[in-house]
Amino acid sequence: MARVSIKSIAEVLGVSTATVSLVLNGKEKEGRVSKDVAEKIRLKAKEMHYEPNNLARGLRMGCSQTIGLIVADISNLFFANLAFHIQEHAEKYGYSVIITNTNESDLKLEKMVNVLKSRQVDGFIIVPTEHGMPYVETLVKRNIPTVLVDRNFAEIKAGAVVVDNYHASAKAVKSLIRQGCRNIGLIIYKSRLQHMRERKRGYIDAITEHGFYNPDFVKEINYSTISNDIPIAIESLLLKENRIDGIFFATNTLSMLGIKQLMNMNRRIPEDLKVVCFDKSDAFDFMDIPIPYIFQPLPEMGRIAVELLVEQIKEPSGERKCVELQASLVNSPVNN
Amino acid sequence: MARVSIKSIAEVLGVSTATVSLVLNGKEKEGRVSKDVAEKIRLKAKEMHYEPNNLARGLRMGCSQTIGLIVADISNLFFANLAFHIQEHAEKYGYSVIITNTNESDLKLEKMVNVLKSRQVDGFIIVPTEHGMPYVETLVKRNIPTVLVDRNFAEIKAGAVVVDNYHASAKAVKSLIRQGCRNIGLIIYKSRLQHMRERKRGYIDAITEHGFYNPDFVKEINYSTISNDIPIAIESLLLKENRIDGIFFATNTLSMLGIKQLMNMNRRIPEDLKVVCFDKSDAFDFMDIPIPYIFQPLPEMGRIAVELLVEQIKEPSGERKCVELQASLVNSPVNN
DNA sequence: CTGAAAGCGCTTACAG
DNA sequence: CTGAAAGCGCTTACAG
Repeated sequence: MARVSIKSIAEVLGVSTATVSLVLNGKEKEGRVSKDVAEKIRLKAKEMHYEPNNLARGLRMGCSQTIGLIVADISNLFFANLAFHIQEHAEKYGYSVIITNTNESDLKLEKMVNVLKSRQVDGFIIVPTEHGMPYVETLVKRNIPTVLVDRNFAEIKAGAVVVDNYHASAKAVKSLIRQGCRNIGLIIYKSRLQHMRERKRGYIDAITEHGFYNPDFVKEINYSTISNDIPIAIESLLLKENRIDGIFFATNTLSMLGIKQLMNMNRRIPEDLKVVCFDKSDAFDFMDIPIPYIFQPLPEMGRIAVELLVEQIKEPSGERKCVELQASLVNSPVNN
Repeated sequence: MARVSIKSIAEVLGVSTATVSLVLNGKEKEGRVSKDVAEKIRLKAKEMHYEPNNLARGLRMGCSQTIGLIVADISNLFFANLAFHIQEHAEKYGYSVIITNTNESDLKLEKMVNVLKSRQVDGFIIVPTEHGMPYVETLVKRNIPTVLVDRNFAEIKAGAVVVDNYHASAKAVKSLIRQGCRNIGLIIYKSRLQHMRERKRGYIDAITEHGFYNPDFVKEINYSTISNDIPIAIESLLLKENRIDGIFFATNTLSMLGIKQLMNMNRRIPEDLKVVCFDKSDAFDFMDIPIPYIFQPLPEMGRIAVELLVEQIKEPSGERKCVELQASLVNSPVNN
C-alpha cells in the first residue's frame, strides 16, 4: 500500500499538485480555485485516506511546527507538570513537543540542543543546567527562538519565565519568624543557578533583617549525592545547632527527603520545629497537619513559556521578554 | 547567516554532494572515498558548523528516527516515570520521543495518532484509552510499528508490555487475608480496560477462594469524578459495611485519595484496617508505618517497550511480541 | 575513487 | 481559475 501523496491525488483527478496543495491547505481563495474542483479534491483526499507529510512540509517551509523542550528530569513531578502545561498550550498553536532530559548534566544539555536542532525544532523551551549558559547563548546569538523557564541566565537576554524566587523565599522565612522561630535552617542545593541563588539571598536578607542570621544554619546539598547529604545536613542542624526551631527547604525533593529524616529522628512538626517548603509534594496531603509551602503557578508558567516562544518564532529578531511571576505561600498558619 | 548544507560544503570544496554525504555518514568505505578528500570534508564541515537536517534526511529515507509516545497524562508520576525510561532507551537507539497526552479521552487518542502519523514517527508506544482499540487496530493493520504499554488489547495483536495484573492483584489480596482480614474492600476504576479487569478478577478470585467474596465490597470509581466518588465510596464501605477490615486500592491515584479520606475519618492504618495499594506513591514515605504496595518494574517496562518497538521497526511484518512482567509486593508484613 | 542526477512530498512564485 | 517548474536538504543507485 503505497503512501498517498498530493501527487497521487493530483494524478487521479487530472489536476496539478499545486491545486491540490492549495485546496488542502484551505488557500483556495488565494488561488481562486473553482468550487467544484476544490470539492472534488477534498472528497478524493478523504477517500484515499490522504495524510499530509509534515517532514516534507517542514523541509519546504523551513519550519517544523515542533518545539524542543529540555528539562532536568521528566520524572520529577515539578517538571512533569510543567511539561504537561507546555504541551497543552503548544498543541493549541499547532506545535508538537519533543521532550528531553538533561539529568542536570551540562554535557547532556549540549547534546540535546544539538539533537533538537538537527530535528529543526522551531524553538526551544529550556530548563538550563548549572553551567549550561554557553549552549543557550549560542542559540540566542543565532536568533533561534529560546525561552528559559524556572531558571534564568540574566546575563544573556533569552526569553524567560521565572518565579520571583527572592521574594517567595523571603516570604517563607518571614512566616517562620512570625511564628516565633529564631534559628531557622536552610536546606538548599549547592548551585550557581539563578533560582537557587535567589532563594538563598531571599532567605539571608529576610533573616538578617531580623538579626537572626547564622551561616552555620545554611546547608548546601550536592544534587548527585542528595540521599546521603540530606540526613547528614539535618542531623548536623538539629544536633550541633540544637537551637534550630525552623527549616526552610528550597525544593520539593529536598523537602521530601528532609521531612522524612525529621520523622526518622522523631521530631514533630510543628511542635518541635516548623517547616516551609518550596513547591508542593503529594506527600503533604498525608501529614497530620498541613505543611506550608510556596506555590509556583505552574499552569501559568507553561502557558507563558509557550506564548513567549510563539512570539519569538513570529519575530525572531524582536525583543525577548522576561516574565517574572509571583509565587504564593500556602497553608501557613500566619497571614502574609 | 544562511544555513550551511551539504551543498554549501560541496561547493566550497569543489566536490559533489554525494561525496560529502558519504563521508559525513561514515560510509566512505562503501563509496571508497580517498582519505584526504574525506579528511578535508570533515574539517570543512566542522569549520562551517555544519548541522545535518534530519527533516530532509527523514524525507529521503522514509523514516524520522522519532517515536511517538501517547500516555494518559504525563503529569501523573507513573507515566512520567515510564516516559523517562522510554526516553532514556530510545536515545540509545538514536530515537527522539514526542510525548502527547490523551487525558484518557478516546477522541484525543485518535487526534494524537494522526498528529504523530503526519509527523512520520517510525513507531508508536501507546497507553491506550478505554475505547481506543479501533485506532490502535488501524495502526496494526497498516503494519505500523506499535507497542502497547500498561494496558493491552489482547484481541488485536499489537506488541505489548504489561504487568501480570491478575496475579499481582491476587497477591495483594492474599497478603491481606494472611494478616487476618476477612472483609476486604476494592477501590478500582470503572473501566473496561484490560488492566483494570484483570486487577478486579485477581481480587475476586483470590477472595472467593477463601469464601469471603461480597460484591458490595467492590467500589468502582469514575475517572472523571474521582475526587467526588472516593469519599463516598470509602464512607459507604466503612459505614454501611462496617465490618470492613482491609482495602485494596487498584491504582496510585485511588490510594492517594483513599488514604487521605481514611485519615479524615480518623481510621488508623493498620490498627483499624489494613491496606494494599497498586503502585507506590511518594506520600507513602511520610506515613508512620510502611504502606504495602505492588511494585511494577517501570524501568524494565520502558526498556522492553523500546526494544519491542525497535524490533518491529526493523521488521514491520514480523510477529509482534507481547511481554508480561511480574510485579512484586513490597512492604507487606507477611511473606509472600 | 568521484560526479551528475533523480527523487522523497511538499509549497510557492510565476506564467498563462 | 489552473499548470509547469523550481527547490527545501538529503541519500542512493548509476555511470564513468
